[in-house]
This record gives sequence, structure tokens and C-alpha cells, in this order.
Amino acid sequence: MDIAGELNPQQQQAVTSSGRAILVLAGPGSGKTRVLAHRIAHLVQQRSVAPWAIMAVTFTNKAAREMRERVERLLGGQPDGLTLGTFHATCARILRRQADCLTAPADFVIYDAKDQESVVKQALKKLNLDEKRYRPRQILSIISRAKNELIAPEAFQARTYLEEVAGRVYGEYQALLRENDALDFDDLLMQVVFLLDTHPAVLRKYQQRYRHILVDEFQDTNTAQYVLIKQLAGGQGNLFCVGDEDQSIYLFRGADWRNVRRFREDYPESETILLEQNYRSTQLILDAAQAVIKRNSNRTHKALFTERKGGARITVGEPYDEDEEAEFVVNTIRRGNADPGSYAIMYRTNAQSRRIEEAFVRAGMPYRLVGATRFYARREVKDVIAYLRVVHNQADSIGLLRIINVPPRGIGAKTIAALQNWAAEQGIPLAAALEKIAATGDGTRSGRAPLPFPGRARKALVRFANLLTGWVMQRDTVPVPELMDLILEKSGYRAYLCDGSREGEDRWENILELRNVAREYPELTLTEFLERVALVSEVDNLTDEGDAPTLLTLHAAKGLEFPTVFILGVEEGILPHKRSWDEPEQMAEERRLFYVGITRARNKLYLLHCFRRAFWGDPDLGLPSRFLSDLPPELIDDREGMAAGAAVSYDYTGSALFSPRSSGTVGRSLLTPARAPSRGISPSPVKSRPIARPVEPSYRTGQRVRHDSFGEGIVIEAEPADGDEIVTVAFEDKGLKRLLASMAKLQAVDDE
DNA sequence: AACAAACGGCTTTTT
DNA sequence: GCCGTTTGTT
Repeated sequence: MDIAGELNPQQQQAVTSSGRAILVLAGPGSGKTRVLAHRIAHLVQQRSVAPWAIMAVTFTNKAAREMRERVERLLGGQPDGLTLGTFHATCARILRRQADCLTAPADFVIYDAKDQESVVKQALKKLNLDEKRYRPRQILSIISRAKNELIAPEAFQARTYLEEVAGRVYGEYQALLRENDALDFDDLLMQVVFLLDTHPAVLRKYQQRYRHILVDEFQDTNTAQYVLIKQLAGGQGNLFCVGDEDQSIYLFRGADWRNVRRFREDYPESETILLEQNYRSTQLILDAAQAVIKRNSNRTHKALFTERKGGARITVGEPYDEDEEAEFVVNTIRRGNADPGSYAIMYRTNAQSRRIEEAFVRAGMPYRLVGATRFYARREVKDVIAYLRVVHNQADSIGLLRIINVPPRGIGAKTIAALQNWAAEQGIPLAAALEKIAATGDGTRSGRAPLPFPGRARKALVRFANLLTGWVMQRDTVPVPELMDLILEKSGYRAYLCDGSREGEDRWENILELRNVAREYPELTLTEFLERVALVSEVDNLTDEGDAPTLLTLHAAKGLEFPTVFILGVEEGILPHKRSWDEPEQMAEERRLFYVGITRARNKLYLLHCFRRAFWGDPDLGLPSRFLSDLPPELIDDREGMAAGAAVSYDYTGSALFSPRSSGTVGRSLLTPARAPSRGISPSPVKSRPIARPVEPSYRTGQRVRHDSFGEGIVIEAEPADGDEIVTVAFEDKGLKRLLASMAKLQAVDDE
């Protein structure tokens, strides 16, 4: 979609409407980003509104950047003072500016998921609770939910035993964050809401400044975000929200599509505008998407249409296993003569990406991977950031503990524990204790309190403390990249990584990458650099450069579009994910996720589901996703099937495998056609499982057998193992079992 | 204190 | 099939 084109009547209406709150429900590919940008430009050009009186909030930095670029093109330059950024970044700015109203100082640090986990562990320890019994991640998700719902520790009400525990941890957790001058992601939002709630003067200031508030991806707002928007918009209702209920896929982090309804209730005068024309996909793809999403209730119906009538039918394929799935993708791309960059490969879980990556590597083809082990979550990157964070704010003991002995410098667990105790005894932060020790020098006495450290440990502590103080003294005069160099050298971290190993080299390269980020933004202070690093995500760095297919999760795909899209693992247990099976609400979200995936495709869509899928090491059956049966058969090209690459052509509509989950058990559906495993299609260097047979197999695929307690079934696979044989059998009543031939005493049933 | 080897828990999805 | 943690060894 180019900005040169005309706006259609609905878009035009959305851009120019005024005088009341507006809710734009925009279908996929309907140009909502464009509408937002045009509206900002429109407001500025009206002259009645100064750019600094406009606040536009998005969820990702990428969306913010895209919007900024569009606005710039429309206005022929950057509007002065326009507030345009993500919720989190905007909140962080407000908090730093209003620090005097808060418990947290302006130089607070931001904790990510890993740091949060460490804090929970500390809190558990403090409360004498066993972290094996109360899993930190679980506790954390309860705390996070509370924060997203704006429930402070004091107001937290437990409804289960675990919640009771979590409630206590929550209080301790917040206290620890405060001690560390730290905020987590959820705090950024919650604290701003609390701040505006308790400081009317501050609230008034922001309300008076921001005359227009625009919100992107409104369906993904959680309660905290919604309340924040409402606070800022005040009564005047110059609120402009754009979203699509059908693309709400962040329930798990507190997003609440009911905010759409709340909005209508809170602003009864508001106007709702539907954007139904799609400028992205073919009609066929749109039809498929609508067939899928139609089955959800609680949605505003939109009649999506496009001028791109017809279109290539959807290829649904069933490769044998993940390897064949990956080979199919690679071969299809290789054989097609389209630009490799026009392909996207999407999947439900990050864990699925590995097989595809391997296939691309084998084929010698480049690819772009979004997410997975996220750059900023890598150990070495986190280490360096921890160094910077501690230099920035010594109260950050989580960061300090991370690096105090990395690289190893003689400060072991014993010494650290002693240091922690000693600090706690005196009620001072860890770093202050460290400093105090250093202040005593190498001497043996320090006034009254004798230091509890033997000579060797103290020497190490003093050395480290001196390093730290040195960096702290330089942090305001030395630019961030140089500060990084200094730390990397003097801490011995570079030498520690560059030990000559291949892995060390890779890790060092990641550090250089981080340094490049710092170099790219030379004007950023240390505080700003750290904030940026904490609040950007991988998708944000996805650029258009590079002529390679893109690998990404369905979540990461939102807002993007590609000429050709593969969705992998369209199977029960994966999409929909098995964690969603018993929650209708979550199941609806899985459906929306699938919908998001489908609607990313401009021209051509491939949906793949494996016959066999290994979950964690153990092979299991793949059952086609129930969502596939919602696709009208005439939209599917099942004859082409896997012919282009892999093996099986497959009749979908008639198969038991294809029926919804409720109507067939694993065992029964298997009994229909016992399929021979097909091997990968690509020629040689493909990593193939050893097919060598040290022992002649005594069972063959498709053979009928009887087991003493499991009854009758069909052999799915028989593979030799150390002189024995592992037989996988699908039993009529008991489902799939893997058995050791010597133990199972299977009897052949010859009823043919 | 530092390393190697075994072990167990785990996977949704992200700002 | 991976990662981080625990355990054993020098």
C-alpha cells in the first residue's frame, strides 16, 4: 500500500472525524497504520493542534518507526515534539521525569524476565519458601497478572492456595525491586497509572498537554494500558483507537479484547468505524480467513472484501515429519523463481524454528530468523548489560550478583554469601558493602566491625570494588561504546570469551554487535542506552534488507505481510497449542492466531501438518488441526499437495485423520491407512536417520498384532535398538504405544 | 575455586 | 533435545 493512493470513504472518515472518541475496527490489510499516520498529519495541518499536543502509542518499536516514517513523508519532515512511541517507552519517560513523586529514582533500571525470576527467588528465600515447590515462573505470572489489573500488593486477594503464597511473595518482590532501584515491565505501566491517580496536579499537566491521543492495536491493551489511556484522555474524549478484535493474540500478557466493549460503554457518544476493504490478500485467502474466524463468538462482524478476485488455492500438505516439512519448504522456495525475500515461514512456538534453520543450512540458503534466542537474552549480552547497569546504578544487586564473579575472579559462592550476610547485617546495599571493604584497603582492621573475610577473598573483593568505582567515575564523561571497551578490557571479559574456541568467537561477535548498537546512537546517555536496550525487541530490528526468507512465530508476524506464507505445524497440540485445550477463551485466541497467520499472505498460502511430530525427543502422532476442517474444501488445492517436494498426496475431506478432535481418538484414526514412512526427498547430504539394520526386524509396518493387555493394533514403526527392537503400535483402544519387542510379546494376527 | 559430567525440567506466545 | 542447575573431581 503506498501513501500516494487515495483514501477510501471509510478511511477518509476515520482520518477527519472529530469531536468525539473514535473506535476504528480495522480488518487485516485495511491500511490502519496509514489511517493513523494520515490522521496525525491531518491534525497537524489543521493548525489547531500543535504536534507536541499529540500522543500516539503503539505496542512495538517497529510500529512506531513505521508510523513516524509515514507521518514524515506526509508532512515532508519531522513534526516538532510529537510524542510517538510504545506504551512502555512512553511510560518510562514519564516516570523518569516525575521521579520525585515516586519511590523509584530517575535512574531506575528495568528488569527483564530473567532478572524478575532472580528477584522472585530471592523473595522466596526471604520468606523461607521452597522454590522447587512454588515455581518462580508461576508465581511471577500471578504477580504480573495482578499488576496488569492494577492490583497493588496490599490489595491483592488470593482465591487459591498458590495465590495466597504468590500474594506474600508479591509484597516482598516489590520491596526488593525498590531496594534495587528497579522496575519490571509491568511496573512501568502500573506505576504511571498510580502516579497519575495520586497526583492530580501531574495528571492535569498531562491532560492539558495532550489534546489528542491515538492508540494502535487497541485490542491488545490490558487493563493498565486502558486505564492509562482513559486517564490521559480525560473527559474530553479526543481519543482515537484503532484495532481488530480478531487479531487479539496477547491474552497471556493481560490483553483484554473486552476493552473494546469497555470503550463503547465508557464513551457512549463514541463513533465506530469499520475498515473492511483489504488491500493485501487475494479474495481466496480472505475467504479462508473469514471461514476460520467466523467460528469465534464475541466479535464484531466485518465483511472483508478485496478487489483482488480469485487467487491461487491454498496448499495443505502432510509431510511425514519435521524434517520432511522443512525440506518441503526449502525445496518449494528453491524451485520457485520468486524473490527469496518474498517468503515467510511461520510457526506457533520458537522451538519449531530449529529444523527449518537446519534445512536452510543444509541447502546453503540464507534466511532471516526473528526472535528465538533473542539477542538481548543471550548470556554474554546480558552480562555486558549487567556490567553497564551496575555502573549506571549500584543499587542494582541482581546485576551485581550476575557479574561479580564473571569472569571468575576468586569471588566464589562462599564469599558472595558472606558478603550478602554482612551487607544485610548492616542494612546496606551490596555495592555499598563492597565499597566499604575497599575503603579499608588491605589493612586488617576497619574500626569496630571486623571484616569477616579472609585475606584472599578480601583481596579479590577489593580489586573488583576498585574496578567498579573506576568505571563509575568515568561513566558520565566517557561515551557508551568506549565505556564498554573499558569494561570489557579491564574486567577481563574479552579475554574470558576469546579463549580460542569457536563458541567464544560467536559470543564475542554478539558483544561487538551490542557495541555497534551503542555506536549507532552516539547521542544516547548511559541511562538512555540501557533503557533502549531493555525496551526493544527482536522484531523491531527486522529490516527489509536481505533477500532471504523470514522465519518467525505467528505472534511476531502480526502487522507484517509477505507474498507467500508457509504456516508449519498446523496440528492439534501445536496450533491450537495443547495448553489451550481446556480453556474456550484461550482456544478462541489460538484461532485468532491462525487467522493472523493466514491474513499475512498476499498471494499464496501453504499450511503444513506433520504425520509424526517429536515433542521432546519422543516421537508422537501429529493430528491435523481442527482449524483445517473449517476451511472450505474448494479453497484447497489438495492435488498439488506435497507433489512439489515431498511425498504424500492425501485426500483430506474423506479421512478420519481430518475429522475434528472430538470425533476420533488417536488410536482409531490411525487404523485407517497405515502409511509407510516416506523418506526425505532431497538427494544426498541430508542428515538421514541410520536405516542400517543390525538385526533383521521381526515386525513390519502395517502388520496386525495382539498384546496381552493392550489388545489388537497395527505396527506403525519397527526400529532396531541394541540387539532388540522398538515397535511402535497403534492399539484400537489404548492409542499409540512404543514397546520393546523382547518384553512385549506381541503376537502377529494374520487375518488377511 | 574451577571445571566436567550428570540431571531434571521444560515450551506457548512478548513489551 | 536444550538449558541451567547440581554434583563430583582436581
